[in-house]
Parts: sequence; C-alpha cells; structure tokens
Amino acid sequence: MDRRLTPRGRERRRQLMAFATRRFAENGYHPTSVAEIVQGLGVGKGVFYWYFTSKDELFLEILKEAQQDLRRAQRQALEGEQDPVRRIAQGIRATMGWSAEHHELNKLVQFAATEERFAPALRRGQEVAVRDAARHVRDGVASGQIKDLDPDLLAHAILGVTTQLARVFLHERHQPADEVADAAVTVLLEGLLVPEPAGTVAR
Amino acid sequence: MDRRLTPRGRERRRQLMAFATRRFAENGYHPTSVAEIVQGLGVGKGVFYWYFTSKDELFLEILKEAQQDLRRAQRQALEGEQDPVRRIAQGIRATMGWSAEHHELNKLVQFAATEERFAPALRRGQEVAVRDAARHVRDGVASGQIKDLDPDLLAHAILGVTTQLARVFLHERHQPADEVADAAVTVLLEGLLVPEPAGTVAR
DNA sequence: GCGGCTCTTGACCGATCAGTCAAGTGCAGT
DNA sequence: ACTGCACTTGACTGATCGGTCAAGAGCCGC
Repeated sequence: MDRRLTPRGRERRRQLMAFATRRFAENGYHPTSVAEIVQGLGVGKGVFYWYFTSKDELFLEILKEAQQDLRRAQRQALEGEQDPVRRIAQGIRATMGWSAEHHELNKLVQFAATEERFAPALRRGQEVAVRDAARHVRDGVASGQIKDLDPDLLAHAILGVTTQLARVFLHERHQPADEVADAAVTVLLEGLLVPEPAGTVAR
Repeated sequence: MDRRLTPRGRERRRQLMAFATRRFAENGYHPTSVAEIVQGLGVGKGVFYWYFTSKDELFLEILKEAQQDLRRAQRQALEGEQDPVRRIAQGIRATMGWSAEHHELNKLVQFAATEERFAPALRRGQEVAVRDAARHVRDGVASGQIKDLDPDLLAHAILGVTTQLARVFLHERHQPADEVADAAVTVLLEGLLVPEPAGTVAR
C-alpha cells in the first residue's frame, strides 16, 4: 500500500500498527482477526483496508519497522567506539536495552521465524545484524584479541546468548537490562571455565 | 483423549501425528487445517476426532512426545559420565544431534513459545532441562572448574547458543551436527577472548 | 454366524474469517 | 460556499474453519 497520508492518516496508521502489535503478541497472529483490531480502535473495517492491503502486509510492516528501530539503536550504541571487543559488548548492551523495551516485538519476530511466508523478510534483517557482528569479530581476531574461530559462528553464538537471556531474564523475570547485558558479555567473552594457570599441567 | 487402541489404532494415531508434524512445520499450525490433515492421509474427518479431541490436543501431544524424546537422548548421552564439564559438553552434543534429526519439531517448539496457550506446556519441559544443566554448572563451580556465576544464567546461555547454532548451522546450512556441537562447546567453555598471559598488564 | 467393540465415513453445522464496496463524512485549498 | 480528495462506515460475500454425528464397516472372541 502506498498512499498520500495527511497527519491524521499517519496517526491512524500508527494506531492500527500499535494496537495490532499488542494483540498479535498477546494472542498470536492468526487468532487475532482484522475485525478484532478495528473494533479495538472503534472504527469500521474499511479503515484497516485503507491503510493496508492485507493482514499479512500489516504484519510485515510491523516487522520492518521493528528491525529498523533495533538497527538504529545498535548503530547509535557503537558511535565513537573503535575497539572491536568493546563494540561487541556495546552491541549486546544496546540489543538488550531495546529488547527490554519491546517485549512484544520480540515475540512477533520469534513467531515470524516459524512461518515460511514471513521468514524471508526476517532473514534479510538478521543477516545484516549478523554480518555486522561478524565484522567486529573479524577485527578482533585481526588485532589478536579474539580467538581465531569462524566469525560467522561466533556472531551467531553472540546472538543466541543475547536473545535467550533477553527472553528469559528480561521478559519472564523482569530483571534489569544492564545487569543481564553485563552477564551476557562476561559469559561470551570469557566462557564458563576457570582459566588454567599457565604452566599447570595435569599429571 | 484416552482410548483403548488396537495395534491398527496405534498406527493410525502415529500417522496422524507424523503427518500433522510435517504440515505444521512447513505451513504453520494455524494455516494447516484438520481437513488438510485427514485428506493427506486419505481418511474421513471422523478419524481425526476419534484419536484427538481437538487440533490443540494433537499439537500438545506432539510437543509432549518431542520433549520426552529429547530428554531421553540427553539422559542417555550422560550415562557413565561423571565430570560436570564433560557432562555439559555431552549434553550439548546430544541436543545438537537430536536437533539435527528433528528439524520439524524444533520449529514447532519455537512456534509454541509464541502462543500463550501452548507456552505453559513448553515451559515445564524447558525448566527441567535448564535445571539439569544448572545442576551440572553448580557441580562444576563446586569442583572449581567453572566460574562462580549464576548457574541458572549460565544454563540459559548454554541453551541459547545451542539452539541458535542448531537453527542456523544445522537447519539452514545443513552442516554436520558433531562439528557444530564441538564449536558450541568450545565457545561456551572458553569464550571469545584470547587469554591474557598471567602477569601481562595494560600500561 | 453372532454380538460387541474399534474404527471409519462424509454430510452437515454454526461461527468466523479476510476482504469488498457503494455510500457517505470531514476537511483543506480556493 | 464549492470542489475534490482523504478518510470512514458497516453490511455483505464466499470460503473455510473446527467440530459433530448418525450410520456403517472391519475385525475378534465365542
């Protein structure tokens, strides 16, 4: 859909997306009907189809905005930071902060990944984020700070820890984002094992 | 549903669950209708409702069996292994192996987590797995092998890395499960950073 | 071959769904 | 005050949904 919107129109569109986001996250995408969305706003059904060609399009639009917003937050967090390891840490912190404030969008992203027709739209966004993280890893490897493992794999490991901890500790247990972020950073950078003192050999 | 099933009945039930699993994973839970499932098997609709009281019940049944099966694989992998760190590593390897062979079930679990009415059934199973992992972490902390961080957090970090790497490297890129598992173990145990030689201080 | 159980059939039900559209309202520019 | 476009209304459509049920088929012990 591509329409010339007046300020009033833009506000309606925003309302529709905001309300739909909430209902999709609470109830699921499919169980939430268009009728329910327009009723929730107290408007007629035609309003919905004035702004979106279909329910699917609305959902894709929500996903797109979410990804743009997260990416903006990440980019801002890396401003002025040059050290690759600290860039990774800052990226994790930014992601955790954003995640804490957008519980609903996290759920929608997770759902989108399970439905073949939404997955492609998601894939593109994730690839960019992973490529970014992988670049920092590569820089860290080059500067001798990070172990020489597959950067792509490490990037996904970072993503995995971050999203899992966000899901459980932020959204289920409502713990402070910065503490969870710090924990994620520590675990990822240093691992679980207590370092063996150099020269200590099992005998 | 609880019925006395003959061998023939058990086979039908198995067929229904297998076919539904495939369709749910390919198409999504909601977009797959009961009509489609029974058509896929070439039977009447009544067959479905002879074995399951509802579509939801079928889905929960699939989830339950999947969790039991994964848990069995994990338990078997830990047999005879006492060292907590090696138990963690073996658990990761078992999970990765199972995940590689049950792509479809992974997707269903991921979907179930996004729908409020299925999440509780999932939660119980995950809690058990996490509690198990956390116990090994605690043992490792006690024996001085693992850093003294929150065992629950570490357990979720392990889970996060494992599921993310499984999703991307096994299901999207079809890489060998044992290689991915080894990479996951390495990253988790040792972290990203190159260890600083003792005595080296930034100045 | 008979009775009784498991299993199967498929027409049918009411509800609900995404999406359409002819008609009308509100508002901005002139 | 008139014109034209942005926006809104809500009844309507055809399809599909999950679930029911009366009737009957296959099968097993006797």
